[in-house]
Amino acid sequence: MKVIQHTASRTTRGKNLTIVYGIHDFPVGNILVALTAEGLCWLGINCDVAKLHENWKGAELVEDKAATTKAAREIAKLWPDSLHKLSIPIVLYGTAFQLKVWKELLHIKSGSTVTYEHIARKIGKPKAVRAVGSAVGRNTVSIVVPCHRVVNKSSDRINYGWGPAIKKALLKGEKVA
DNA sequence: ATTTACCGTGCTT
DNA sequence: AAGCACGGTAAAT
Repeated sequence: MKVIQHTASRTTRGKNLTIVYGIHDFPVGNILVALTAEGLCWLGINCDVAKLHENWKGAELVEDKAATTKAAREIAKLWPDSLHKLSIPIVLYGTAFQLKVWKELLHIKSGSTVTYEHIARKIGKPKAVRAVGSAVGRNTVSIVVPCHRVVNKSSDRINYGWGPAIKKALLKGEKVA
């Protein structure tokens, strides 16, 4: 899977960018798939356009379901085990820290989970656990960048941007207890 | 059981 | 420019 990276903050990303999007079926709910000219830049679960707009301020949003169908179908077909084979590049816009965290997520194998602490250590900032939590939560390409595979060390709490139920459903689909 | 300290980011003062 | 709340965690009260 090809990964294209851009350094940007949440407030600057989307400038001079045209994004086409469409909403499609997926096993755990609807997904909103959004593409730039470069590739897949956003994947939201049960997500509406307002949310997309919030995260891509300044971008021109164009609904075009036909344009996103191919991507959506491929994602549904490859999930849960083979998303790394995705033929469409994923496009990440984030701060240097966020990009590090998100790339680290891509190394987690389907069916396994890691803790926030583990990621923090991997990127060389063992004390930035909490910051890692923020970064994981701001991932723009859920499912493909597997933010749902990051769990609390003492799994008594489950947090997830798209709702705890979705996180559980995703992990269940990937055969995690 | 509660508090405290640490990290980076975006929102509110 | 400064303060604050987070998708965390361990250690000291």
